[in-house]
Amino acid sequence: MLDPQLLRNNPIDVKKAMQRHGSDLDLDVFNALEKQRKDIQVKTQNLQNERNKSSKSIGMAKAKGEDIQPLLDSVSQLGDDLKVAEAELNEVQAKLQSIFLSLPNVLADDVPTGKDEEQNIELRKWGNIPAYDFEAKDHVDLGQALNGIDFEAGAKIAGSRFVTLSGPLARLQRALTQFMLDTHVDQHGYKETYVPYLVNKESLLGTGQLPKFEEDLFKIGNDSPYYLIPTAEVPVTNLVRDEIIKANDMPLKYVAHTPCFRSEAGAYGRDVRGMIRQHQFEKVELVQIVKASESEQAHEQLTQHAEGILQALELPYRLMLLCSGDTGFSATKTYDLEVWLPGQSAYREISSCSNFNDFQARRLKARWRNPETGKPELVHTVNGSGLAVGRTLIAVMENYQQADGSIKVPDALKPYMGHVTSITP
RNA sequence: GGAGAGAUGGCAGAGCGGUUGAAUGCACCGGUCUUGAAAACCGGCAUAGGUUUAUCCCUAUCCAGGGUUCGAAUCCCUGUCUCUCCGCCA
Repeated sequence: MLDPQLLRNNPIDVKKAMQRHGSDLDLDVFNALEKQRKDIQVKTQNLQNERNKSSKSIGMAKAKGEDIQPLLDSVSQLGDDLKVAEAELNEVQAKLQSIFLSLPNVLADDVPTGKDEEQNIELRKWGNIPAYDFEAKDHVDLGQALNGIDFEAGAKIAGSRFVTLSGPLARLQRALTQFMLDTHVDQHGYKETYVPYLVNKESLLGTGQLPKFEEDLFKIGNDSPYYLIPTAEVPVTNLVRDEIIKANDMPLKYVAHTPCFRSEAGAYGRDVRGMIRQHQFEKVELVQIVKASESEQAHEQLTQHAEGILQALELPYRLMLLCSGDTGFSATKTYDLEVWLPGQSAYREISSCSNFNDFQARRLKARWRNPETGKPELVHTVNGSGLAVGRTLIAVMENYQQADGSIKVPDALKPYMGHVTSITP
């Protein structure tokens, strides 16, 4: 959520910023609501003040043993007026609140303006694209030949966009997960966390998936529903909801491995082949909770931590700076890591690292106490995939494939694979 | 699933329906003292919103939502969560 003061003081600038982020703000509606809010709020507070004073004087009169009946008569109308005013105020504030919740974050200055992923900017490339003296297969063909990936079974058990893994490929996914967790914990200083995979509405409001993007989520139950997490960002970032963090504990760095569930409602027909886009996938997520002055640096650092995994696995990738149209709702700036997939002869997203500034923190009421002022200040949140495990599995399979259809095990993963060096049919 | 207890400031913990935003202790900040530190003593110390140049002032908030009342941290109802005991269970 944006700072309401920013919106009140610089509505025109905010409107421009919203348009850059693919949203719009109806200033006439907003200004009208704001004026209403002020009028009704002042009126309500005056009535409350009157009631409080009266009640106090009744209390004092009673204590002195005076007759309070005349005082009671004089406030008889007050209660009704106050109720009406409070109801009006609630209504206006609810409308304003829904406007605030629907506005995206203001983008960082260095985010290029653009419509979609075509306008993203490549910042750097790493690794060499492998040259094959045979025709490179994609993970679907490789996996089926190895008898380790079964889309039919996934479809039978659950439906489309589900998959089953078995044997060494299932283990390879687990090895990747372990390797990523160990690296981030042992080398990058993150704290491993285990979190719920079902969350409540408040958590999703906090990180910004709700109220706008409900159709992307799987929902369970009706009266007080649970949602399956679309990313570990939701439960992990919500660790600090309604908390005031001690200065000494900052920054907080969390890593969590979770399954992620996405309805992919808007993705009919996209990536229907293979396990690029599934309703359920594994991901290792990095989350940092930092001071405002440190979030830009943390964002760069976290991105490098994600890159470190790709480098350790020797997978070629490139780093993209997302343009305004491709940057998500809550983010102020996002880097995508795209891994090379020989089966598609294309770079595909394997990690998305974002700085949210105080946007999520304001919704979450996540603060730290600044010893210099003694006051709580909003934290900044930064997160990124480190990495999407399912897609990393694909990338390893396709980049490490051999002419005979076998897959070499990357050196970094051998300790996690019982020192097997190759997966063969 | 059954029975009971509870939820109050950063933490711990008081609080007969009436000048209680809330005692007290700890923590924290400033000061006195000290060669320095500790101790002791003095003072300060919730969050959000409105008004304001600022101070002041006003409003709301004692888990959440309703209700009773002129007035609710305090009484009533509902929900959530925590703890204890019993049962069940990976």
